[in-house]
Amino acid sequence: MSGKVEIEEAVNYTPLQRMRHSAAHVMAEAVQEIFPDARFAIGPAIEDGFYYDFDLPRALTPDDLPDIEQRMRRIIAGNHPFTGERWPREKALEYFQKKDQEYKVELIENLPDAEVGMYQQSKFLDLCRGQHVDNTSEIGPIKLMRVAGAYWRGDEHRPMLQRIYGTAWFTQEELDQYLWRLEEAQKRDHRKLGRELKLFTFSDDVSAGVPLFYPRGEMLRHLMENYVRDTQERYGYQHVWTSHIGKVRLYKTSKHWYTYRENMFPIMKGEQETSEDDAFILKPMNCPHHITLFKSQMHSYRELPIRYAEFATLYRYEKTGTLTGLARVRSLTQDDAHVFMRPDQIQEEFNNAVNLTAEVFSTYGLSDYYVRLSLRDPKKKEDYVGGDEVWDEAESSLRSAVEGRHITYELGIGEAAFYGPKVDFMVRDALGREWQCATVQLDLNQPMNFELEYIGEDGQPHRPVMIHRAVTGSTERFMAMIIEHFAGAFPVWLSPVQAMIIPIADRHQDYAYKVLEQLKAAGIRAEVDIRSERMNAKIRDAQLQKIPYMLVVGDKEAAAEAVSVRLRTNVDLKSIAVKDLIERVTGIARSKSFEL
RNA sequence: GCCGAAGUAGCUCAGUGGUAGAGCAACGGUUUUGUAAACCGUCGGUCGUCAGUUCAAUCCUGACCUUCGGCUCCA
Repeated sequence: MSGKVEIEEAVNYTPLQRMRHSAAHVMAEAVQEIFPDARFAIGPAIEDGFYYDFDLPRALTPDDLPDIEQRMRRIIAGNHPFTGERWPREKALEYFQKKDQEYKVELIENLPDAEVGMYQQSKFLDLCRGQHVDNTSEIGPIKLMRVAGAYWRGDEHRPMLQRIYGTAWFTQEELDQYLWRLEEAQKRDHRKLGRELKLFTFSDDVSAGVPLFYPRGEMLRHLMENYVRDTQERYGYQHVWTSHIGKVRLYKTSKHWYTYRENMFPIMKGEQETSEDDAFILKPMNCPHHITLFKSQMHSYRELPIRYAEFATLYRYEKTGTLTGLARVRSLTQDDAHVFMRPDQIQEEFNNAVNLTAEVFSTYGLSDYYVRLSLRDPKKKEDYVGGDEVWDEAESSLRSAVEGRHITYELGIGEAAFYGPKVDFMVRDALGREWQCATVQLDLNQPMNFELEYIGEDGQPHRPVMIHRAVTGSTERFMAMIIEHFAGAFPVWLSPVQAMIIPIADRHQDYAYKVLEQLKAAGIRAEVDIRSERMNAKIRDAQLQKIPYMLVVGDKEAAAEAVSVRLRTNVDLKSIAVKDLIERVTGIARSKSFEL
């Protein structure tokens, strides 16, 4: 087997990825033309494009991109072949040391092989494991998208490099289509829709990352929470309430004080509290509180599992740079639950939690998500709390719970928490960013910290195990996803305003209010638009608010006890008797169908 | 937190070293309307905050606040 084949097998790029990766090399050459002293880090193909990380003598601005792009086009048009060869490690090391390319040197130092790949196009020679197009002319239409900071190796303790993101496609049409897709995605950005649909806002005077919900946004959260609440009750959960504050000592017992403190708001210490232990904290999580509830009573093995759920608002001091609309906030409402159980109940409880989550996701019509299953590293068992027996059982239970649902999942060996394996449900937002929503985690550690016990069949105390789980995760983040998923056009059961009654002229207002009363009595969320506007304007506004039903009422409707129904999909249902409409809407809402 | 960009009326945005405009919204009036924007008028901003430079700052400089893009998809 030749060296070249080995390199190619190591990455196995698709033709498109190969082309994009080649574009990254060309971009590096263009940057080198401008900055001869540039130092180069890595430049992989990524989803939708490529990037390259540079260490440059000055900061790039967006204005630099056109210049770099032009140089790239010139290089591409130069018909330069990509040539690869294998160099002995030492030779490559020496070469890059002499050129002061510290990042390349570090990369080589971490490579185990005796030989490394070196690829050249035009005047640019780079360490690379390969897979390029044969010639620069094969690189399709490119566009540089943005500059961004990126830590070397993603480590915040290492130097900050400058990253240029670009995109490349085989044809101009594909590039145009991609750019159009980006624009469309921006239209469903929940931050934009949140303002337009009057759902929520933020204020500098309140705090970054603390959303304020308007009535329509609150209605949406209320409906979402109620749905999860009803569903988890059906799955055997009981709801509890544990307020918003606690003492430092509680978090010392749970150890969060030592491991989680940077995410906690500063403590509140009054004049009476002489010791730090008695100072107050804003609750960043529920587990210590739920554990306290569990521990305050004796428990028999017969009672287990005990499932405590709570819609609690938690406060976490997230770094400012990570705050993003509702997707990452400082005050979040978790649909959190903790299950206290016997070790022999692990499998059943995992199943229960995964089934619950899958049911909720399917009600929302969510299918673009995957599950990450995090297991322990079998080579480092000593890093984890708890014995093999529990871990093996837990891991295989989790795996079969996930596999039984036919969900796409990825395996993260060594990504388990030290206290137990977990599954996370990952969802993408409109702009392609991934967010963790639901999570199910086994915890072998907190029962030890709090010395939890239940009385077994043998009359002796035994240590329970715990599951932490959240279905929608944080209500706020899930709302962000739902807003983007439906582009603000919520199904009837979730729509804050389900119907807008539109009187054609002032003389129809009395009848409009009569209809409103009937709808309200049937539990339909409706409003009357009494503004002195033309019907067309009222329709347009209701349409832009994505209200499912527009009910136009004029002389004909008033005479017939009817409404003229227009759907937000532009469908005109013509005149329908009020009682028939009520039946239709309540039926659709009850079934949580996506129909209108 | 770090790197870059940005912050002008409720929203979308224009603009200048000599203290600012447009459209939509809001408000007042006229209109009483049949399925995506009626017409006329009025109001509205200490140009993110605080300092500094300057005869003069919304514009230049600095700090802070906030927002946006990003911070391993590893040669």
